[in-house]
Amino acid sequence: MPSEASDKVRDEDTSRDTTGRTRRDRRRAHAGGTGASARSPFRTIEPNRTRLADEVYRQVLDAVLTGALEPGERIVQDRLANEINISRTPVREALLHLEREGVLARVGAAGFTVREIGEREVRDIYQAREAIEGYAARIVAERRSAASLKRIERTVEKEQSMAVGGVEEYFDANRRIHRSIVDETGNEYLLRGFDALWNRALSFRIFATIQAVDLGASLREHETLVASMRDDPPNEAAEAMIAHIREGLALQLRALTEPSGAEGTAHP
Amino acid sequence: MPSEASDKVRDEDTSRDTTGRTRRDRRRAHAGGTGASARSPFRTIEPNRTRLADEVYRQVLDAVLTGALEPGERIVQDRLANEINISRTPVREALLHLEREGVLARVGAAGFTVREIGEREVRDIYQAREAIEGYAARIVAERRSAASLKRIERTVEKEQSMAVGGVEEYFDANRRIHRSIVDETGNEYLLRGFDALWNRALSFRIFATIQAVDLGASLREHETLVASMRDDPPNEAAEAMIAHIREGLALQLRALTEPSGAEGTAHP
DNA sequence: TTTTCGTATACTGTATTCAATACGCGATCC
DNA sequence: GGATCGCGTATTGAATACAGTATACGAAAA
Repeated sequence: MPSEASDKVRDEDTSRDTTGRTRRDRRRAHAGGTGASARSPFRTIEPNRTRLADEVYRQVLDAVLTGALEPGERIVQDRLANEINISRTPVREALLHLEREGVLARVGAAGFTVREIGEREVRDIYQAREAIEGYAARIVAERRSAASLKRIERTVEKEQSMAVGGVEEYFDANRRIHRSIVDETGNEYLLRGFDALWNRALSFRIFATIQAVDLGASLREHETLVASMRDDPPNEAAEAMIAHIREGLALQLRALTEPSGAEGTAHP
Repeated sequence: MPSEASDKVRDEDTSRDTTGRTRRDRRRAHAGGTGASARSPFRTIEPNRTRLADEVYRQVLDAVLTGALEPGERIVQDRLANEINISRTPVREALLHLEREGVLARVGAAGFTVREIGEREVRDIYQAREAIEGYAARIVAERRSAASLKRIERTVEKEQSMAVGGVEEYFDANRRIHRSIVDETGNEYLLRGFDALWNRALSFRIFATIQAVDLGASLREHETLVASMRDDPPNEAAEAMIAHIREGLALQLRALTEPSGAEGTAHP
């Protein structure tokens, strides 16, 4: 049951709001052909109810996450509206949402900018992750549902094998793995908290400077994590998760302080 | 150290959430006259940067939290706009916002409604609270900062003495106490998660049916909580917080299932 | 050369208008 | 009498128009 939600990760957060599920469910019913629609030879037509604002939201968030929009960069409603050939209204709505979620910041009369992120903030984000994901691990360990663990295991396997590409691939894989664990709690609010942190904290941008070598090792650790949830007492599973996240933070901070790669982190 | 950060956070929060202290705070700063303005005989003029949309947001959220707007009740943009004599644009912005935060739900072409909340959701909310507030307690206990503990203690004292009124007073007091603990972590993201749960989950509405007698006892437990953070190992402090929240949940569920008071919970 | 003043401009916030769509309700047909 | 169809209406989404404000830039004065 929870596995359904974890199916599409990135899509999920665009549709994370309550109504979004409607759209996705419709689409899935469309594709999957549930029992209800099997009766009729006609497909339920998708109402193309894509609100423009949602589309803009997704595009801008993607741009920020992939780094196409760098921190500090200015975003002007009018200009953006012209670029994608729509009016300012939906653009404005999307930008305001992103601002409220902490991705963008309003800077006086000069429009919006991509919010910068410093070491302090990175630490805070990771700490918040410890709270949510640590507790999620504990819950899963408490339940000890074979089905849950199996699903998580499968996700780990799949993502590990797929994440052979660059940093972005690793990030997505890592995210999906962690998300699947929170997802298995079946708690929508925990999941929202998770998404809030991973989306709105410009997570990918943080990862940008980490070397791929370390990432592989980090990815492999997830097996240990799952084992802990299956075999250890719940508290230990939580601690294992927390320790895992702390290692990620260390990796992150190292990359942040010593700009080893060609890409410098500092820029005016 | 956390005080400085938490100051800003607190302001930020009040500007966004239920109490609507924004205007009053501004007025107070205005009247108080900070040190910076001591040089000049002129007061820094308040930029009156109050966006209409924010005002609407606050009003609607307040209405939901106090129960003036009941779950299931319809909210129509145009009507609301006329009622407060502004255009639909800021109203729309506010409502969309509340929808994204889970307070309202869009119901097709019939406008918005206040989202219903069932037992399942209550459980999830409390569980999420366990994650965030439990970890916050752990962090505070780990730091063992005398100043932090003192501040929390003072909050507990003050709120306990003030919360002699009805359910609403209790709710605010309880919220402020718990918030002060999360606040002392100095972690903005944890605090946001906290606010998200307490605001957007229609928390007050949940409390509505609990008897005041139980509340007093629950309120007094906070002293134990603080003591645990000061004296016990961090893990135990976390567990104490979790246990405390679980008791709250039990209280809640009892009130939810047996509509003891005159006000029934069930309504079509 | 530096500082101050004024104006033009580049934004956002709000209002208003236009378009599309889902829903209800009444009329009509079996 | 009940079901079905068509239309009016209510309501949102998007576009455009308007207003105000802060910023930047240049000109004038010291």
